[in-house]
Amino acid sequence: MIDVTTQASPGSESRIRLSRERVLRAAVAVADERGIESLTMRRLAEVLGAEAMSLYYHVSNKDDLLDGVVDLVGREINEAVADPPVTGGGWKDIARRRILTAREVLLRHRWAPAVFESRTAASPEVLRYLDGLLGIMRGGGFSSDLAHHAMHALGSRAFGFTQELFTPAGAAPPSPDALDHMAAQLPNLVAMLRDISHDDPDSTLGWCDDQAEFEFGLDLVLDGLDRLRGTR
Amino acid sequence: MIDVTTQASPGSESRIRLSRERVLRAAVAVADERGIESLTMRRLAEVLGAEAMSLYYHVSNKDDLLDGVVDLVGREINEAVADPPVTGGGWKDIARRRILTAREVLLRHRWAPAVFESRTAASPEVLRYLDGLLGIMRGGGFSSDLAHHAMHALGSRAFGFTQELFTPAGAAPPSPDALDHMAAQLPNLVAMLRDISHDDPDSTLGWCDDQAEFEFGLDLVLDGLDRLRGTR
DNA sequence: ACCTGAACACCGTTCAAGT
DNA sequence: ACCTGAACACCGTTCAAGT
Repeated sequence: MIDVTTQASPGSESRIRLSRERVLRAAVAVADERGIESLTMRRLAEVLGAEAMSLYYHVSNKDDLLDGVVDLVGREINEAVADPPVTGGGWKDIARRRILTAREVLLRHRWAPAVFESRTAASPEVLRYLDGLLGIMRGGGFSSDLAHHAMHALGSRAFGFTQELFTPAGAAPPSPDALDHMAAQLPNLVAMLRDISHDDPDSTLGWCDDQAEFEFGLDLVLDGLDRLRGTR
Repeated sequence: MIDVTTQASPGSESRIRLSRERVLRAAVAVADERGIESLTMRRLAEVLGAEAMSLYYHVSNKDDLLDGVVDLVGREINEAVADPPVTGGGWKDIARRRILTAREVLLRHRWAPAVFESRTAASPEVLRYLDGLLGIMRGGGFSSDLAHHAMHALGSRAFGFTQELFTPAGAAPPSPDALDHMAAQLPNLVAMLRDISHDDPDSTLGWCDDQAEFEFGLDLVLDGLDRLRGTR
């Protein structure tokens, strides 16, 4: 299952040496396969064929482990973004493609956005990614001031994710019966859902297309920034 | 300290009865005063002058507790938003003021955004808030389709918060010396910071104004939506 | 230099028992 | 109906000790 699991068989003499890199890679693998809540020092050690206490020789504590994990994912983003070097198009197209590439990486690590947000220390790889984005804006003629605002306005969207707040991913919309029941307290929400299912009957299964919604919001912000670019 | 702490003095006979409402209010108070990481079942019980196990009669588990806490904060937002009823101005002004009011509430509960994001169940109060926002858009002539996209595009910004990603709140910018050191790896970031501190020397202490940046991003999105309103 | 065992101070939660 | 004590299966982390 986990390729990092290469642990010593019960009776074997030597096991692979630990290292910070190996610990961090195993942590990503554990989070990918069993979810972030399964990423405990004890389980991580188990996967590595070691004792929990051994990890503390390579990371100073769990916070440091998570900092390292974020940096590793940041590196993966930077590699993906550098792979086929982005060329052609204006700043907006370049930024757009870069952000959607970052998104692809984060979709492979669905737990990562929450961990990104929990960190307070700045990951060098993440800074490198943001520096690149800033370079794209500078190339597009942004002033430092506007570029600064732009980074804040993008927020986590710069990495390809936003917090979905009222739609458990892939949820089915309420049934007509349920809608009738909700109509009194949530008239506008119900009216909207009715309209949408009327216009597009197919939407009855998982009516929110996360990718499309992400791109809609991203374009809204990028277009807005592009317009301001001329004026400040 | 905590007004909900009204616990029985050591030898007293009767203590105030617990209730779901009282448990939830105490949970908010604990999170406000000691941080969300201090909100454990055991400590919450202590603050209420009860045993941890007693809480389970009023909430089914910690997840349910947090769901309740989100709903309580949602109620506080709805009350703040309803207080001086919003009148006058176009949909954009009304939505803007409402969102900034929600933001004020969340600034009183700095731990709340993270808890909001961790929840998967839909809080009735949160849904009520979103329904209101939807009503404002409908009043502004939004189609159901555009209103749907708009809610996704706003995301957590609808509640008055966004994830800050590269600025630990209130952090001082790097010193000129530190900038020199970073320049090789992060040229664009360093150039931007130098420009900003040159234009505005005062910015040397905490150069990111969270409120201003929030409003910048909010206006960018609201303006973009307003423009689309005419066309779809 | 690298890894470990035993131990500590915490968690959330169950279950049977008290009033 | 409401609350509790003892107990279980976990956490992250320390410290002194092994190789």
